[in-house]
This record gives sequence, C-alpha cells and structure tokens, in this order.
Amino acid sequence: MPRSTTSQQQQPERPKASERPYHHGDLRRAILRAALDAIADDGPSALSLRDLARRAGVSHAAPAHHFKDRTGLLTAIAAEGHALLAAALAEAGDLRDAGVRYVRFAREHPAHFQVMFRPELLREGDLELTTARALSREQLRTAVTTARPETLDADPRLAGIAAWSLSHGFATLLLSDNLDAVVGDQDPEEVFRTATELLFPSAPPSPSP
Amino acid sequence: MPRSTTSQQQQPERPKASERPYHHGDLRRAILRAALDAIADDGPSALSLRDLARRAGVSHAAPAHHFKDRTGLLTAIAAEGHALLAAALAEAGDLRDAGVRYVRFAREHPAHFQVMFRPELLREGDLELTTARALSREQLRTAVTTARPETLDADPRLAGIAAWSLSHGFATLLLSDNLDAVVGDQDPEEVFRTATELLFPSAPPSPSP
DNA sequence: CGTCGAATCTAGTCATTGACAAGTTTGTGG
DNA sequence: CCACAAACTTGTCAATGACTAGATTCGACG
Repeated sequence: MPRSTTSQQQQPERPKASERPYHHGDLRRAILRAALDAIADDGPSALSLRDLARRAGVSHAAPAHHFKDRTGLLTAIAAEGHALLAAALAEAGDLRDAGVRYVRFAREHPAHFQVMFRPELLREGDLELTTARALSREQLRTAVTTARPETLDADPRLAGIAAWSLSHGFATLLLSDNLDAVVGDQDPEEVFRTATELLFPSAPPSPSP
Repeated sequence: MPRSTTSQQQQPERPKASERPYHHGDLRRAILRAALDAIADDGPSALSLRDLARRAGVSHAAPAHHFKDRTGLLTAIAAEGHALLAAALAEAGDLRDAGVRYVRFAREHPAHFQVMFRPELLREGDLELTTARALSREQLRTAVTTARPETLDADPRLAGIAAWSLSHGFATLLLSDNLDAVVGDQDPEEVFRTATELLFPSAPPSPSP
C-alpha cells in the first residue's frame, strides 16, 4: 500500500550487515510472532512480508526462505491454529463446553482464527495444514458424538453442523466487532454460554454434596 | 500481485481513445458488477482496481472518480449488501424463516456478504453504510422480537445473538467451502432449516385440510 | 445557439509490494 | 580443512493504489 498515512511507527535502525550476526537465530519464530500481531490488528489482507522483515531486522527477502511466499506463511499459521484448536477441544467436557472453548480459542488466537477457515488465503495441498485440520475436525466430531444433550440425539450430523455454526458465527461476529453493542462489557464467553442454554437444555447439575 | 501465474484471461483490446466514447455511460455500475464477480471468485483481498478498470475498458484511474479508492468501493458494496439483506429479511414470516433468508442472501450475494461484516475493509464513517447497516440491524431485531418460538421468550437479546450467530456461522462456513463434506449435494438451505429444527421447536404446522 | 462550469475520464508519476535470481556468509559433517 | 547445505543479502521486475494535472463531454442557463 502506497503512501501509508496510517499510524506508522518509526522503524528502528537496522545495523549494517557487518555489525549484526548474519544468522538471526530464530527468524522463523520471530516472523511468525510479528505476523500474528499484524493480523490480529489489521486482518490478513494488511499483512506485508517486507514489513515483517523490517520488524525482525532482516532483509526483505529473508522471510521467503522460511515460508516460500505469503501463502506459505498464512498456511503455516493456519496449520498451527488447527493444532491449537484441536488441543483446546480435546479437553472439553460436554458439547457446550466445547463451544465455549471454541469461542475462547478465537479470542485468544484471533490471528490464527482469522486465517484458518479461508481457503483462498491458503496453500490447499500443504501436508502440515491437511493433517492439522484433520485433527481439529476430528475433535469437533468427538465433541458432538460424545456428551451431547438428548435433544440432539436424533441426527448427530445435523447437530454437529448446528453446534459448529453457532460457535463459529458467534466467534466470527465477535472478532469482527459486530457484537460490541450487544455484548457490551460483559464477558463474551459467559454471554455465549447463556445464549446456548436458551437453545438446548443444560446438562443435569453435577452431583456434588 | 506480480507475475500472476494463475488463470489469466486475455484482456480484450481497448480501442484507442479516439475510437471510443469518452464517457462510458454507466461506469459506476459496470465497475460494481465486475467487482462483485471478482470478489465472489477470489475474495475481497484479490480485488484490483486496475483490473476492474481493464475489464470495463477504461483507464486505470477511472474507478477512483466513482469510488474514491479501494475502501470506497468496498464500502459501497457493503452498503448495497445491507440494503439487500434488509429487504430480504423484511418479508420473513417467523424467526426460522428469517434465518433461512439470511443464508439464502449469503448464497445469492456472496460478494456482498463477504464484505459487509468486515470493518477493516470499510470506511466506517460513511453515511450510506451507516444508514443501510442500521436498516438491516433493525430487521434482525424485528425478526427476533416478533414471531419466535416460546423457548426463546426468556431473553430476546440473547435469542437475537443466538439466532444471528447460528445463521451467520452457517452462511460463513458454507461460503468458505468448510461444509462441503457435510452438506454434500443437498440443498444448503434445507440442511440449515432442518438443523435449526433440532435446536428449537418448529412452529405448529399450518392448519391446512 | 452559445458558453461556461461541473462531471467524467485519460495520462503520467511515485512509493510500496511480492516474487524471483544470484551472490555472500555461516554452520556442519566428512 | 574442505565441500556443501542452510540462512541471509542485494538487486531487479511487474503490478498495484493513490495522487496530480489535463483533456473531453455533458448540461443548464442565458
């Protein structure tokens, strides 16, 4: 984007090549971190490889060595995201808890979430992505097929679609600031939990003394 | 994007300025149409003003006169989208029908839908956008506050969040090809309708003979 | 019928970007 | 110690969005 009139933080001086270790040491992770920050702030479309390179203090072509190209970087992020999501869902108690965890994941990893479900940004053939996505999909399935309210027993497949749509819609609208007016300063996860209790009955209260 | 290796349809020869009417006649709409096509195919981030200009057979700076800049074009699309959505929702019977119409809107106007709920792509101050969005929001509200199943009577605000999340999530996942495996070749709207019937009871069947 | 201003479009330019090519430095295993 | 691979660098190119200035056409008013 030319002539960026937006907030333009001063770039720190990059020391001359001779005064700086030729090898960054952990460039891949540095780039990833910077990318996640940038995406969380301004969305994936605002991501600039050259800007990431500047922030990491390396040359403009350095990122390419680790991620091949823009699509490669986004694909790596998506894969990481699916792995993180799968891990979060794996610990879910019942279906509603899985939904809450889905929303929490979106809030805690907004950059990952904004990239994971958009094929047009990703290298669809990528092996890492494919396997990670299979993992998170598998966790979604188990969340539905294990502890779910009786109402949903009729058709597990449809129940899965409904649950996923509900969680994904809430998370998406939340991250895109479309629920600001409605949620206000309440805890989004609590709002979500309460909203789902309207749709399907709560599990029987845990049998504590 | 440089060196586009993707499908590159041959651009028709643009006649020299002398052999072509100086005024296009309906450039604004031509650009809009082309933009909607491009976004529907490859998402908003792939949109190129210069490419739109080429398709319309005008100079590369012509679009700017009608839309100011990229953000302006996307904002115009979003505003149009909200108006269309409001119109579609206005004719809804009950809440479920509103949801189905929401999904249908997303399918029939994928480009609009992909832009409407993403503030980072839009000029937030824009008057047209603000009023159109207020309209569609208003229709969402009425859909919830009028004919809704008794289950949702308890808290209309939460019911609204739940219904919107469900519809928006389904539409989003559908457009991003994330439901392909689950929906298969069935009619998406029918799948959605059935899925919602799992979550809240159907209205009593119409009293026909 | 003319003319004058506004609307519409063209042409040219600049900074920035992603991708690619070729060279340089550093680490590593034989 | 030396060949070779990995990690980075510099340089370049086509494409893009935004901006400026100028050309053409339309339309309203006299």
